[in-house]
Amino acid sequence: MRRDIFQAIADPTRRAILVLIAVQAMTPNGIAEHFDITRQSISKHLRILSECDLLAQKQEGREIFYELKIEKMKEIDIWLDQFRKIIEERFQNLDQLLFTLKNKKK
Amino acid sequence: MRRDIFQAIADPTRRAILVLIAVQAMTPNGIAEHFDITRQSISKHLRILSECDLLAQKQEGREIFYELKIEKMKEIDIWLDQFRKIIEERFQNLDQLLFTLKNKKK
DNA sequence: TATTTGTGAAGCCGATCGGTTGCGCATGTA
DNA sequence: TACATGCGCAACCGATCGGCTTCACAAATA
Repeated sequence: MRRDIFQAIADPTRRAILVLIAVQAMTPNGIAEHFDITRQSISKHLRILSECDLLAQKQEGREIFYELKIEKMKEIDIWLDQFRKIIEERFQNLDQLLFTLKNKKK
Repeated sequence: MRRDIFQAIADPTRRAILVLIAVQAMTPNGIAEHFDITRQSISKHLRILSECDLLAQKQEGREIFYELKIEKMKEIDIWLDQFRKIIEERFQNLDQLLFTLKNKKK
């Protein structure tokens, strides 16, 4: 089963989990308190996020603390870059056009 | 069926379509040439993207040109902002810590 | 030691996904 | 008028999703 970060953030619950554990490491039970679904479902989401290599985990006794590897969010940012680039190019062209029009006017 | 932009970009084919029609408007047939799936599948993807209000379309005779409303990509960018903010805060705190350490040293 | 607590894994289930084929229909063209 | 083309829609299908319940097991606690 091939997973990627875009699939990871497709689910709204998973997005909310990511935001939670971006700030601080949390246990599955701790996370589950914020939602109306079972602890096991949360665990399943954490497993998916782990498979995307988005999580760091640290065991403390019988508790496991999960935290977002926040720098992984850059992958999305990088994907967005192509659109920013296109927007930028259009802006440049528009600028060029305005410049040309202005010169014609004179 | 509730759709959002995060679900829209979850599928790799859909992401590729978005990139294609970000540059210029294209017909379903034109888009389909770039993929190994049927024209109908492409249409299905376009429908999903439309439901997320990501597309502008223009009819020309029997052809329909689809184009990405590129500014809609900002929604993803805005979601990423929360993580940027957290990173920034950590950087500030680190800076503060280094400053404190430096003063103690003196 | 016996019990409680925190966790992951497995199996179930209805809903959805992402592809397919087979239409119907409007628009161009011979 | 007849035919070809471009398109959307509906039905089908196997795979996956995102919940759930049940279980096993290790760690903490009585």
